[in-house]
Amino acid sequence: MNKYDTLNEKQREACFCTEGPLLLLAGAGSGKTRVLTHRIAYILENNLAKPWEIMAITFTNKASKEMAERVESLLGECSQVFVSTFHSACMRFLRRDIDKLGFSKSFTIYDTTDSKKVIKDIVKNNNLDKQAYKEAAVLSEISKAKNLLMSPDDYYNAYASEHRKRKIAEIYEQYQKELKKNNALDFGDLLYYMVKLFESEPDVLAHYQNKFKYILVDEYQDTNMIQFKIVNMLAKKHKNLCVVGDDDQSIYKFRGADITNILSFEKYYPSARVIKLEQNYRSTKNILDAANAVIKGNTYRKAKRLWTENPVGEKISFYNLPDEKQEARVIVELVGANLQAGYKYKDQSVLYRTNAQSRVIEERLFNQGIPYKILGGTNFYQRKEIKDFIAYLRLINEPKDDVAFDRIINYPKRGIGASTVNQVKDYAIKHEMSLFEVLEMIDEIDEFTDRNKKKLGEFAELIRTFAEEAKGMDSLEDFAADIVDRVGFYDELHKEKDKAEEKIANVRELIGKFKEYDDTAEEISLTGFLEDIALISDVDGYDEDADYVTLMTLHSAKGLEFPLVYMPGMEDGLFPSYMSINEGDEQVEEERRLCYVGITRAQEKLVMLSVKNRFLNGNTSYNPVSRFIEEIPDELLDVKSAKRSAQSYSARQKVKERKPTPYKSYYKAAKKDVKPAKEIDLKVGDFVMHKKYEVGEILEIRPAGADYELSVNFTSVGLKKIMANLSGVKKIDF
DNA sequence: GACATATCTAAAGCC
DNA sequence: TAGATATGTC
Repeated sequence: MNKYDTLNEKQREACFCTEGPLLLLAGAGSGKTRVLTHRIAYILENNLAKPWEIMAITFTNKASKEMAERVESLLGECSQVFVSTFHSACMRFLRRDIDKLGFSKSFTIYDTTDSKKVIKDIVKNNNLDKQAYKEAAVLSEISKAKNLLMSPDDYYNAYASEHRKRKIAEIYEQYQKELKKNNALDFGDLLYYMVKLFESEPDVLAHYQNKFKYILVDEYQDTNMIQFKIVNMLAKKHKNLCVVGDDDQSIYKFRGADITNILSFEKYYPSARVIKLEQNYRSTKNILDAANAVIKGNTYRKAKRLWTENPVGEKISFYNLPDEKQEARVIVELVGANLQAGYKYKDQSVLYRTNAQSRVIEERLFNQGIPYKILGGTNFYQRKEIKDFIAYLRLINEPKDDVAFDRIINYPKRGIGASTVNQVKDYAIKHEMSLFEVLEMIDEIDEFTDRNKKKLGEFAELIRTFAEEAKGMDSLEDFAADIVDRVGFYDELHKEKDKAEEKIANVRELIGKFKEYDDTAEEISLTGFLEDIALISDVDGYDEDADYVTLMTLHSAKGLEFPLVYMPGMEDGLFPSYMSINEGDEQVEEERRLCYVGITRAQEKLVMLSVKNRFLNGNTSYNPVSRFIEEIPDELLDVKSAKRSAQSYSARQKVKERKPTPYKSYYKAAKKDVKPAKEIDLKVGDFVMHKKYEVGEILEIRPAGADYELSVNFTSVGLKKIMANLSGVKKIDF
């Protein structure tokens, strides 16, 4: 028996069909990763290609790593297959040849925050209305354009009749100029310039075309036009292109994913073979039936029906609860119950539509002392203190990086205020220089006061010294620790009242990552490290061995599986979201696919929850149960009543049951209607809530000048006075 | 002009 | 809730 005997017939067919274009339609849980890895092994074992002549594109770095490992374990040896994401592959190719496009090879990669900053400055400098040209919206237009391979000119011409789009085209143009000046690329540029480079340098393209004899693309349903183009360019010579995907799992339209890439693969490659993998090995029958029932609601899809030989399993539990706190409570109770039943924490995962939903659940898990990990949200590398520190490394690595410069020129505070910085910026714009270049010659510029010259000169000197040291560096950890010391990073964080300890701990953790890098990297370089972290995705932080409950968005969960899945927030308006409902059927279909992805993550048990009143993002919404729940046949659902689950109340929770009015609502209500405070429904005897845990009873309300003074007896801290007026709560003495 | 504090505003999904 | 902006103080 050889390794291929463990595959089913269809899987084997896909595995051995190595020559020519192949479309592999692989339903959820149908073992496509197994097929891909076996296919690579087969190609290698039969000497059809050398390892480095195979390119496999995955969706996340984590998936790349896994695939490489699995190929290695199949072959029992270290292989050098080129497994990478689109973005990392392009980054690596561009590192080699980007000088041909006028960038230098030490280019920086800007993340969304950096990009927004650049756009914001452009909008400001052009005296445009910042409300009409919000950074996020403009950036999304720009990246859409890039994903369609449209230059600023193309974009301008395509939308010449629309005023707003003409303006955006202008911003786009300046944005590209600014990035080039900073020697920086954003995420979209990695792909965009890749195509540009291939187009303008046929030799470079030919090199890769010759090199990669076999190309595999995973999660093909989520590729966009430009990625399709890159794949086509690379596969043009050998045409051994195998794409794997499931149109029902296409969930990234918002970032340009083009579902037609998969739906019309056969049109582009008329000779393409199509193989469908429809047997699911992951989920129980009930779970799969529910998934099939939901996805049936979509019209634009390839006909297929997943089936399984797995047991029927339990019905899908559905809870409709009063509010998000109850929802969190039920989830956490079930986590505990399932732990008793023999499941581990790591077998259980909470998947939600929006990151904001994680907070309540996190609080509850935290309260109950259950180990958990939240993926995404504020990514570790997005935290302010981390970004600030990384900005030092970025500026040291590439002094032209104006965004990094701007972050740290006065952080930690060194007496260089906003107006001085603006002066530097004005000078830089006038003379077309980078900010750091201005500093390099600050002594010769008369406009600056002696004091500022000194301060700015000192900063420039500091960065120069570090850059000098970076050259001969053999430990990034030591280097970073040195920067922290000399810059006084911890001292600065100590001064910040809010979560100073946590921030310092984060920076220490970062230093720990430098150590890790020192230990694992083949060659230690600043560029190398910055490269590694620039393209990290949320799921890259997921560790399936560690025993904790995992919380993440449905988007992040793609490609993962868990014995137990909880899906909170099954409400129309949240999932599917208002936006998608307003935008029409096509958007709702995308949400439906997202729901399908969620359901099919579950192997054994699936719990779905919705609530009647949800307090989210500062206001309460009353949403009906999600249409996706309605689409699941009754016989598959086990509708649980809220009361039954609410057995184990502690005394403290009973207090909470009396529905304390959050201050926030009070504030809102008072402000919206501008009613006299008396008419606001806060009265003596009501319970109010402060922040997360403090619940208290109002003992007295009395006028105090224009304001009101409330005496509140808090359960934990006792009697406190709270000042309130028409515009809300003024002061809380804790 | 730098820094501290008060006030306002807006909120999806991701490499 | 946080981040940006407006206002106040030295």
